[in-house]
Amino acid sequence: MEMSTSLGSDMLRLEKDIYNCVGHQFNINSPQQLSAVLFNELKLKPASARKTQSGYSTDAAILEELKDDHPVIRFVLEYRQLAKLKSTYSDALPLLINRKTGRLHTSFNQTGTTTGRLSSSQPNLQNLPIRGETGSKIRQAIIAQPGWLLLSADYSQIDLRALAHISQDAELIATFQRDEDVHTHTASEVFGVPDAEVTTKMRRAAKTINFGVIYGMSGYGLQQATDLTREEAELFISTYFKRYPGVKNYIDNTKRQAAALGYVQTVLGRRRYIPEINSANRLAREAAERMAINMPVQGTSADIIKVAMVNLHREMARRGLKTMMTLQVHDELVFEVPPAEMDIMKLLVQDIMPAAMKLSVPLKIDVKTGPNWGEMA
DNA sequence: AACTAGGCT
DNA sequence: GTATAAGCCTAGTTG
Repeated sequence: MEMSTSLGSDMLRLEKDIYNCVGHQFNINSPQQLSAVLFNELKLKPASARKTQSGYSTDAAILEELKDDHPVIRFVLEYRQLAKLKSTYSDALPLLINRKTGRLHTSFNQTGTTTGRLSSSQPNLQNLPIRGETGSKIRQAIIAQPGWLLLSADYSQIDLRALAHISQDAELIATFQRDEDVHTHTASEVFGVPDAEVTTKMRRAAKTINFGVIYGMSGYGLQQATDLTREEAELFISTYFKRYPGVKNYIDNTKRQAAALGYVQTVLGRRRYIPEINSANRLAREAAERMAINMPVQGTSADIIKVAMVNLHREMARRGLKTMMTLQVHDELVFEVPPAEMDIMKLLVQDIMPAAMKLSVPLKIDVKTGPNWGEMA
């Protein structure tokens, strides 16, 4: 395809640049060979030194730290990005187009995850690129059948709303009841300034911690993910928990309950057993604790969208609509819609998705339409 | 088959 | 002293 060839020529250019920088050819796709080139030949020293079982890691986080130390680094980062998009999407997807239908069909696996999410395979259509110019181009290849349109409806901040409900944290609940920007408000709470004075940097840090909380992030993790120092990161987290004591309680109570019962569960009672929660091995136990913290949140979001899918399908059938529910991406549903049904489908998703579950905070969706998955408005 | 890396929510 | 952010799927390399 066109895109593959343009990706291919960009990669060839980068390949030459990389060999020129280094002085010889090698397999850039081999982490082992790349590691030898960067750390043995060029003597580069990553700030956070080692990693991986077999040697020095060359993953993107490490290369980012080395960006200014040697010109080859930027070429490698760009090469890696294009290589991923080409091999996983641009080259692979066309081969999976069904001969009879002329279309791409994924498998949605209903029992493959520990939290209750769906997964998607052959191809995975839940991880199509969305960032960057090339990423967007790939998504634009996902189109509705001739004459039809795509409609996408995604839940706004569903995990944080689930967390607000589960934890019953007063501040988090109030934020969503007032329909405020949750990251901006967290920044305001943690930095002690009015919402209107929150800067882009402050909001970005708050966004990282809002997601980090759901995953049981540590001070170290926050430091790695931001440009904060270790001390700033620790202070940031402890301040967050002072402002959101309900969230802190949720984390402590969930760990305790998981240890006592051996499992955690979602709002609808979906369980995940976590035997490692009482492991004598601290690393294994702490990993188990993070799973315990995350599962009720991620799993409740999965419960919500599954209820919405059933309710929507039932209503679409009752009305005899031709619209097809085509994709689910954890907090998003994508429909293929005949133009004549677009107005009613917008009303239906707006009616049914937010009502899927009654929580302590409102559920909200954003709706977009367009000719393909990359250009929706 | 294991490992590394990286795409998404 | 060591590791440190949840859940997935796929591709390329290595042995």
